[in-house]
Amino acid sequence: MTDLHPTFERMVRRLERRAPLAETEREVLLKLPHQVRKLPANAHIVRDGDATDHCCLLLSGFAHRYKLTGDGGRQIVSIHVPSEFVDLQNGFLFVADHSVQALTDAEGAFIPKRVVESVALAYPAIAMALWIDTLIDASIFREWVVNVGRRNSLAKVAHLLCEFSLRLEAAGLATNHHYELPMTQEQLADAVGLTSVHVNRVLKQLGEDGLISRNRRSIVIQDWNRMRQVGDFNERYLHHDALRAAKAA
Amino acid sequence: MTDLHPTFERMVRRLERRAPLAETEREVLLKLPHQVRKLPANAHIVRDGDATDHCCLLLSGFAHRYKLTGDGGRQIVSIHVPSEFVDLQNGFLFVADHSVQALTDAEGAFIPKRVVESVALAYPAIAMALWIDTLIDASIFREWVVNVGRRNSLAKVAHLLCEFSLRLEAAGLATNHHYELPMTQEQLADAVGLTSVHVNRVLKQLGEDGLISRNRRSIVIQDWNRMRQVGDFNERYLHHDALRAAKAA
DNA sequence: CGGTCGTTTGATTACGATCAAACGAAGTGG
DNA sequence: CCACTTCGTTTGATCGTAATCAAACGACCG
Repeated sequence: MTDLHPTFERMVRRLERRAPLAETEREVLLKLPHQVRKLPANAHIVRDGDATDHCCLLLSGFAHRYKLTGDGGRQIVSIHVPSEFVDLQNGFLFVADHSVQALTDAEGAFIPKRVVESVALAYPAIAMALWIDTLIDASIFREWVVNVGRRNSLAKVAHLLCEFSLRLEAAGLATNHHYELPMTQEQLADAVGLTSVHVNRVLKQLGEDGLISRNRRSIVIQDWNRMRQVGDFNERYLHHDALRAAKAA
Repeated sequence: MTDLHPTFERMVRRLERRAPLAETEREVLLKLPHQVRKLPANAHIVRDGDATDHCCLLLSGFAHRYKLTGDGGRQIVSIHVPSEFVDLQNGFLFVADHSVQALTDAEGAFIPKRVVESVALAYPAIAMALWIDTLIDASIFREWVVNVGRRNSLAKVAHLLCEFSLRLEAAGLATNHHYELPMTQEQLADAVGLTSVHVNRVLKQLGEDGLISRNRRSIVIQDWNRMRQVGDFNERYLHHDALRAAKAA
């Protein structure tokens, strides 16, 4: 449709880390027909209740999934970085059960659902790779259940900051646990199940304890080991090394 | 391996509700080689950190997934009823990132992971059906994030009781919102992120408000509509009618 | 019959919510 | 270029929900 966006290659590399792909399959993925669309901050990619007909690969910027409660509360259930598919989750369930929204200005590659489906049916290895990708999403959801359900406020926020650090690094958007936080404290609050006021106090506390330093949205995790401890963080759930682990077994 | 257990047919019917299967594919699923194993209450089916080599189809009884926090807290992240696969989630990620344990005495059909994988590669429609199955698991995880993150104690417990009612009915184990709760109040607490003491008070409250009646583990939801409201419950996330919705679209 | 596990109730505490207000940065228009 | 608005951050004071601590009770089991 348009020129190949470099993020497509990163996406293929990410999938390959978990499931082996043949050269043909790699080609098929790189040549997926799509339309690139600009997504201003806060634009909705999918809306709860929609019958979606496209899958969106995030090319740049950030996005988040969320659900609303009856009394107007919002819970963010995950964050997405470039090279991730943001609605394989909704894509094959016909009617979206949650919304996906751009956190920052972003770009997405929209691939017709029918194409993804026929590619998955024609190339079982691709199906497997995409399937595993959604399983990893699910693993992150599970960790988030634990985070909002059983950790105190300090641990919740620390855990989220740790997750960001690793995922942004994997996306090439952070080094040395230093990154630009792509969201407001209000959004952080909706991700960890606290209020923005309390998130602010926790961030202050983490700063005073020498675990992080920050100015505006720029975050540096000063003491990764203590931060991991405070946040009860174990990166295994991210499955960044899924294939390597399989080979070792 | 052994005689065909009737739950296999229920499993196939469940998968078909979401993705069409040809007669051959139905046959393949019914004839999956497996070993039936008795699982006494509290037996582990998968343990966090294990490199699993089998997938377990729950034939009878109940199971739950959970993760532990560093300070010994437990968070149950989902419950499973007969005819559900309890570790497709862990199965293709090589190293389990959470544990699955029998809630009650149960039976599981253990299918070698290699077989599931080769069947998925040989029959794309089966792969798609299993994939969708795991996507529905993921949808339930997301709803649980919302439940533990953004609802008050009354809504949390009411929501969980509503989910049970529909899932047990779908499994043929409840009628008219009347069912046997397969877990202790302590386990309920670990599912909704409260303490067992508080869960007890909430159950009492729900009883006093005329929303439920119970003796021992037997639950009757007396007023489904008000219960849905109190629990902020909308069954769409269960995707019990995924295929019908697709046809309507 | 004693023992264990789960349920129930009471008293007190504490963590995070809520309410309220000031401050700071970025953007807009006069 | 400065006044003004808006959005996000920060701080303070008070409140309320659920946690914690403690103990009794009831059911089931060996």
